[in-house]
Amino acid sequence: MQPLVKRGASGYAGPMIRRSGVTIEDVAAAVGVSRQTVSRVINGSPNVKPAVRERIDAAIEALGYVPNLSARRMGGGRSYVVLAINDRARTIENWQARRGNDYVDQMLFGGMTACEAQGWHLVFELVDTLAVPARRGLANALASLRPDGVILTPPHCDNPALVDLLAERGIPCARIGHRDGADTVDVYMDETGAAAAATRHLVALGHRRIAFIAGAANYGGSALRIAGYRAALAEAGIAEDLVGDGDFHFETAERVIGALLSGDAPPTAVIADNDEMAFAALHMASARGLRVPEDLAVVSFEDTPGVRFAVPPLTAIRQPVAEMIAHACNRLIAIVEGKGGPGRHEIPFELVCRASTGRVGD
Amino acid sequence: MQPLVKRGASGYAGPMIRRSGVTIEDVAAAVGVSRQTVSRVINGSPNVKPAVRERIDAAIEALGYVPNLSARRMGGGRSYVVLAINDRARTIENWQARRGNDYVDQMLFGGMTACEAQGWHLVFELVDTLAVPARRGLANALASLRPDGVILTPPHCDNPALVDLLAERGIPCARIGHRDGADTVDVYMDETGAAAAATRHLVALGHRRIAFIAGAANYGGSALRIAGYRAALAEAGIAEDLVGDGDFHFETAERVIGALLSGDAPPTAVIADNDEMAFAALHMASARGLRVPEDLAVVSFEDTPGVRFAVPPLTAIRQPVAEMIAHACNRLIAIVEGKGGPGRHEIPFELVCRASTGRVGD
DNA sequence: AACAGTTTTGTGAACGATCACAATTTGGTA
DNA sequence: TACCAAATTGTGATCGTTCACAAAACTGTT
Repeated sequence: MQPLVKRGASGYAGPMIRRSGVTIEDVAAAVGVSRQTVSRVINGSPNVKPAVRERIDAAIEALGYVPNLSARRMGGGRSYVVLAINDRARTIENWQARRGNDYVDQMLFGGMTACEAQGWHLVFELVDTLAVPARRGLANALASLRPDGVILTPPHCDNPALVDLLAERGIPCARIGHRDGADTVDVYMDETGAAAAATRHLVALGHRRIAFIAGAANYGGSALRIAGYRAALAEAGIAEDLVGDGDFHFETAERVIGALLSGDAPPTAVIADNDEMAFAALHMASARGLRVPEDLAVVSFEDTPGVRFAVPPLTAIRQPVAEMIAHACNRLIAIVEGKGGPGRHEIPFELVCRASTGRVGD
Repeated sequence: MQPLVKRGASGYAGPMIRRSGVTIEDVAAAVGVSRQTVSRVINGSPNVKPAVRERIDAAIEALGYVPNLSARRMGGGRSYVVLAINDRARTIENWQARRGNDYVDQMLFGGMTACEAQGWHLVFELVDTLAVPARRGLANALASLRPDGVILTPPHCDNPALVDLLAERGIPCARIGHRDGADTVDVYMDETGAAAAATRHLVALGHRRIAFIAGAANYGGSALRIAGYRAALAEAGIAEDLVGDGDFHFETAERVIGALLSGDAPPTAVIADNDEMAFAALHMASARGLRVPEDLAVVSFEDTPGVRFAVPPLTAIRQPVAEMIAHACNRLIAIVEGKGGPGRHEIPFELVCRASTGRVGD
């Protein structure tokens, strides 16, 4: 193989180690056109003769040319980077508690797949929660990476300091779990409808005393879900609701569920606001000698991988995180390319029925 | 707020929209030094007068200057990017099977934390498995992103085409789960020792008939674990081993474990090569009316978040994925900075004892 | 055949940093 | 005080691409 050497443009006479691989100039030289014409082909400009375009495409293929992202950025064009912001404190906390983070896995899968399909890249960054450090952290990431679009996940999606900063800089922004859509791309799922669907599923199975274990009073999603749960109860003519206050964690949920089961009229079914609390329901049932689903049916919100292997496997509302992130990436890329703007996008949820509510199988 | 305008260096007279925020020139102008002196401060060059350095640091802080990564790369310096390669087929398969991927979550956490602590960035890319597309995919990613270091995860870590490509380009490379260390940074855990520890734990609890459900015959890790399991059995004077051939999945594992339990001398303990197969053991025990851990003890290899919530919670060998990736990032960054080179690094595993082997609690 | 308008192609400047090298300042010694 | 070496600072070139603008090559119409 021939060594990668190249002469500089200046008077410098010696051989120069080429710092990188094939450049746009190499392609241009191979075809006998200017670099700008090659650039036009790469960027899909319409004003290139078909015959020339073909020869350039062939040369790109033959030489294995791939544009240098940094140079493209420097040239004043796009960065072809979508930046996804996660909360630092929450990420580290989850980690230290060995709680895992299926959300991140789904983000990576959904976002990366969507971005790479269009030749883009997804980069993650951790940013602190509090307003001032958050703004600072995002500003640093923007300065350093110069992304063309930014995805804000909870809780950052509700932080006006970040949304404003992006608006000032003119960087399109997508918010996951936010449902406004005035100035940003808001991608969310129908929390209310999902809770209603879970409730209706239990009603259809004959349950009348259905409890809902909420994750957090101040978490918007929980409130919407409670509303859906209540609406479905009302629909079925069930007057009494049974809402327990949890905190998304196992221990509290165990206590709350235990209290409900010890009450005057214990529930025959429980909807938990996330998987960890649903597992608490299984443990509690086991501790009280209750059979699942015969004595207590359990439905969860989240559907992390482990619920398939619970004894019994859990019926759950699947949060379409990967789909939401993929959609957000696609919308952001479209905006950068001049098609489309801000808006609301509801991604469908899925009620996955498994044995914990009576259906056998899966 | 004053509009971000700037004049070009040429004869162009009109105001120019500044494409980005604060630049190194702004800092230099504010302090009254040249851009190169500011660059020296940013990059920790020793030859800057302390007084000047202080004034520059203050200006950087005051202006909120953060270097533009693309420009740094173009300047001929580093990219400050570590690229982590994952297998595309495996990632998509895991996704479609709704199997989740705690590995990715751990990579992201461990790698990002390590990188950002040193002002670096971690970028993920999916690359196909087969040798030719894999080389091509990596070459594209290298051309596009120009990372300063690359992390190969299984199965790419064992692909010589990729290792060679990186060697040709002079890009330092870390391999996770590989244990050679001659030319690359190899970071792995002691699979043999972990399997031995799991086995000894069961022996200490009085078990003599201990089965090992292997994941895959052609997977290097499984072979090492079987060796550790056998060594620990020999150590305890147990002649007969019980190795079942699984495929890391639930259904096969159920069948294999069922066959072992129906044998002449059924095991009283099972070590599964991953969590999914350990869950199969739990299900099988439940189906046969066996109590865990009294009639059948279960140990798993992997320790994904869900195992804490199994009934009963699973004792498991925790794979230190986050720590391995963090270590890989740190070693790669060190190499780029001229300190250190290739080598082997064993990251300690952990045996997390939970109720599935008899210990109460957790 | 000449013209105007459109399509296609090419050229120099710019992006924001680092590198290589040159110029200047500083400090110690004769 | 003068001089040399070391420490500190500055200048022009460069990386690979796109932008803005100019030039050239095609159209179709008169």
